[in-house]
Amino acid sequence: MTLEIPEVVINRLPVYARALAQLAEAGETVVSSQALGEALDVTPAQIRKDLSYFGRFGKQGRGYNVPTLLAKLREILGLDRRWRVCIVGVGRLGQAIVEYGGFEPQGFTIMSAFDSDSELVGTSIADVEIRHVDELQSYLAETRIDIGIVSVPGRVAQETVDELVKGGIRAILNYAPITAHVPPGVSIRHIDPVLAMQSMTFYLKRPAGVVAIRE
Amino acid sequence: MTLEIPEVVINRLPVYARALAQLAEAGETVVSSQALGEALDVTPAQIRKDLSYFGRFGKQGRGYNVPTLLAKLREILGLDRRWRVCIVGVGRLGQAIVEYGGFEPQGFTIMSAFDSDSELVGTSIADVEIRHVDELQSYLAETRIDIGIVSVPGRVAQETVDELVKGGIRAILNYAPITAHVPPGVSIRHIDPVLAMQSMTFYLKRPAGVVAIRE
DNA sequence: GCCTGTGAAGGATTTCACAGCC
DNA sequence: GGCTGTGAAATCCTTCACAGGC
Repeated sequence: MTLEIPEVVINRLPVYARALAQLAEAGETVVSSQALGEALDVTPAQIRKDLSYFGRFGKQGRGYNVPTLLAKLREILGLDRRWRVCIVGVGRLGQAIVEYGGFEPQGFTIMSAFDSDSELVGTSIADVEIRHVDELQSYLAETRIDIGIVSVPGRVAQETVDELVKGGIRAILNYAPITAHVPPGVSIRHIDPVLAMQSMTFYLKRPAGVVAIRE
Repeated sequence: MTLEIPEVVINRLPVYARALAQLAEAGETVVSSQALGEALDVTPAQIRKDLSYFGRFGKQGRGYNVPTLLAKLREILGLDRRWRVCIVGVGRLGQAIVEYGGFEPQGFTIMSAFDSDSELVGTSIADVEIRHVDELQSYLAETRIDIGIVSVPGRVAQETVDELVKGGIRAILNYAPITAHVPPGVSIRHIDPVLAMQSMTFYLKRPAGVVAIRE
């Protein structure tokens, strides 16, 4: 019996893991799908179904053991080890990403940065050395990197993605304002705060609480 | 005949608009759903169906007029005017958001910033004056603000969201690493690059190209 | 001949509801 | 009594396929 796990399910697991980590920190030892669902605005059935793709982690009548379930999720997601990241594009945005300290404590280490501006090459940001993009292939050939972050201007973002893929990278976080393409077997996630805002203005235009209606 | 427009559709419209803007910039005047779909990794039928919720914008045998469709989408999304934004939390992340120049050219003006650190209050970042969060309610009462950005530590993020909602804000962009709750009629979008990475590591664990399988 | 707009079909995801167990 | 795990039902979303118009 072979079943594929829907991508939507995979995308929710980190959200569950984050909430469980917060519960663990607060000293909670058990949680029901009901309680977790309320914290996350998700139905309890959704949580149970999602988890059931991977095994049976709960106890009837009790709920889930927080540290155990968290450890399980971390293992499933591959968060029980460190991942090595490089970033291409160290303009204003790229610098902010490197300086943003949020990746390191979650197991993602920014190993190196690349830019095409030779003024920047040789300097460092937050202890990360900046290299020239021309060296990207040779660098990737000799250094294991798992994930690439793209923060170059949109105009050169697709070719940057292509370079990373060519160098063997199979996971890319794209901050550039384009829909970049990757071949099968490579994951990509797009982060664009402007798009997020633009989908909210649709609802802002309408009176509060009224959902889009058309006659 | 009344029909609701699915939120997934609304979320794709800004992506279409962005691509159309790029086509317009490149001087293209017409585009088919086929061509647009290839650029965006979306099926042509999806694009046509999405647009059909709002009207009939294409010409059979030709496709869509790029500037016209772009203008239509901008109107539908409310991007044909400027929106006023405030940000709460001006730590490292908040500063980067204010200094990031990507919102202004898209019609989003950061009018003001708030923080609880009195060291910061009174100073400015990129011409945006920083005020004390205690003044948030009175400020919102006298100044029209449409969208709030939350970039405070996770621990105080929900209360910050509550404050914004109390002040009448109906659209919130949340950068804090929690799932924040809002009442009906208020939109919220969560941006968390760590979650995006964590969903990719699931696939990294497995051999390239092979999707999750379970016996 | 090409391409849109759209009902209808198909597929995917979510929710229900309950047996089973603590 | 409370809560999980899960088939079945319901809902939601995507894709098909073709009539109609350029």
